Amino acid sequence: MTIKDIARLSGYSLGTVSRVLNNHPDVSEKARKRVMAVVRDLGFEPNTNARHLKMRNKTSIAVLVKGTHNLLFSDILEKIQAKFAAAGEEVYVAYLDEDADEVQYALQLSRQRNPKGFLFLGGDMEFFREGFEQMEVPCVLLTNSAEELGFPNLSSFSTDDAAAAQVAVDYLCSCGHQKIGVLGGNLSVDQISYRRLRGVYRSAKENGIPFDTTKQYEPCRYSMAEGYRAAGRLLQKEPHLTAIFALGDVIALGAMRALADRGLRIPEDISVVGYDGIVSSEYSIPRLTTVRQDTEQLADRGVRALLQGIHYELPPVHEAVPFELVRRESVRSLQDG
Amino acid sequence: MTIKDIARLSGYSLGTVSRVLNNHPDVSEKARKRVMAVVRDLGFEPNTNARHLKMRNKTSIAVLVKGTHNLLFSDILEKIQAKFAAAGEEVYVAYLDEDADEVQYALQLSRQRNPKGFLFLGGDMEFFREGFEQMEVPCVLLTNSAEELGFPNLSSFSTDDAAAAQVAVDYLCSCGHQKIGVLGGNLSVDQISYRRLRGVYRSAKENGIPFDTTKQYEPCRYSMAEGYRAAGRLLQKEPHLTAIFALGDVIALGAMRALADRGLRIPEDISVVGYDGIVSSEYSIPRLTTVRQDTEQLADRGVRALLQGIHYELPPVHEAVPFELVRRESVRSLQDG
DNA sequence: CTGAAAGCGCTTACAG
DNA sequence: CTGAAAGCGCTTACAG
Repeated sequence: MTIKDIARLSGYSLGTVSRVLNNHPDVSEKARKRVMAVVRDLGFEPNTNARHLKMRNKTSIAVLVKGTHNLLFSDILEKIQAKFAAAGEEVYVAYLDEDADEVQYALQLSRQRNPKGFLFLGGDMEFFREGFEQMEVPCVLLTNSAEELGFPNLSSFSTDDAAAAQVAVDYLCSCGHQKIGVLGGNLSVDQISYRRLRGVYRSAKENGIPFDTTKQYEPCRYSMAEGYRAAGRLLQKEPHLTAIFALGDVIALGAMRALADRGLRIPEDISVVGYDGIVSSEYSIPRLTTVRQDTEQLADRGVRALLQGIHYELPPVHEAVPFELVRRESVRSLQDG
Repeated sequence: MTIKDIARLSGYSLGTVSRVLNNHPDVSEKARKRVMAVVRDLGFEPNTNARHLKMRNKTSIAVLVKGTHNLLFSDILEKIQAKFAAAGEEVYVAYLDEDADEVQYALQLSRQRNPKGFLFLGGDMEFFREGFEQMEVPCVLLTNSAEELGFPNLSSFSTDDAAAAQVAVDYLCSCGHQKIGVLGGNLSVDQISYRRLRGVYRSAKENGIPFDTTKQYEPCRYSMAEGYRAAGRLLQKEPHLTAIFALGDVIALGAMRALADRGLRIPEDISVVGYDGIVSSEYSIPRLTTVRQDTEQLADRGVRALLQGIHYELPPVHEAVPFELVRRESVRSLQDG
């Protein structure tokens, strides 16, 4: 069934039917009624392929999620979808591999579906730097700052990673910890782990404790399995740590398991702090002390900025949203030990 | 950039370029080389809209995932995607709300994108019963059995829920537990929880222990938060339980937290068994004893059946894939207590 | 093996 | 306000 059938059945021409379907203003009320009646009767749905082919005009909004298993992102995504739905926007969600080039993917999607805007959930600065220039629609990056890139159509909202990590380590120091190990991702300059580690350095310096990256940092991907293994390696190198700061909650959860397997009690024998504030961190045993990223605000600011960027021509904005240290059970104070 | 540009630049006609792009056999090696060189140089990607519009023939495969936060599904999905990719199939993934009508969604998608097959990750029998009849392409349902529905184009692969639940409770009984509480979902007849509970009944009966649903069953959704609350309610009703069987690992994880908060040690004071075998169950403290659904086989059988259904006309198949009781740390034997 | 041409289902100036 | 017509970018008989 095509628009042609509707035309025939309604007694109007193709053009008029199409105009009704697209809510064009210059259609008589009579035509609109007649056509819609037929459309409803037949349960007609226009063919999106033909539509997109013709209307080189932008339609939906694309959300690109980097990493399928990222619990922080699924939290944010859920909120984003609700917000776009409330704004009556159709959204297309794609999940990419953690290592995939999200910018190339977006570029390709642009050619194919021509979305009117992109929302990136996580991103690799390197890919943005290399390929984003070709991007022509408004975009928003979440959880990473794209400020330094200076693209005119790219806004970003993120947690101040260095500051948040610093607060976490400051807290550990305030509890008397001096030998702190850190578990996190790839340390190349553009990566999130790198920025978080900067905060660790700052805190260590200000609190006058030593921090030797080679010995006290152990890299791993953001998963429980990797956190588990990395914690093992870290402890092998540095058996006398009194605390571990994991740059992601899933890493922390895996690490806690590794500690338990070595007979270490948390927090009695060793303290653990995570990062992100995912739901599971609230239910682990012990409950995980962590730095919570504000997913609600991230989602809210991101969606609003994108919508505005689509409707008006606006300069990009780059904002840090607040974070919060959530003190729970996985840290022990050495002072009152 | 379009196929036209490629034609011009390569010196061949539109038709030949298209044939090269689609790997048609009757193209000279020379033409193929020349065209592909230009395509590569320009980084050309054909427009899918035009493509789909023309080839009224079905293209991608659609995977509909019910529930965004279901960890079991994300496990399966990952495997499914790898398998379809290996088979050179393009897949379109959509995440639906836990309560959404996946069948209506599929019907709509059929009109729009005309996929050549659907793979449902989770599904509500009620929706299938009502609307699936209109579905015309081969479909596969995973984790639920659709056998009783008898649709000619719907296969299904699932764990024998009743048998698996029975094994879990049998195990608890073999450890000497007699007062067992159960936490799970909605008990309406079509639901998965209902089938799992049947296994509980069978086990209770065969092992000669009492089981009073009103007192010993507490319903909740499949999330940690709900598992946490439900465990609280259950314990309030029945404080003397020696074991809890949660019909989902996330429920079990939430329940373990609730028990810990009441000062109950697991498994010393109370044992816990989960269901699903998600990754987190391996890293919890204590590690969760659970019934593992075989995600690898579910994915494998599902993908193969769908591909076969697409390529040949085959009668639907309904299979139970094996499950496995994974004994870990959350259960204590009362015998050697 | 290749080219010229029709047509997929729609939208949108253009003319009236 | 409406219709006739061009055209979006592709694929695929058809003819050679």
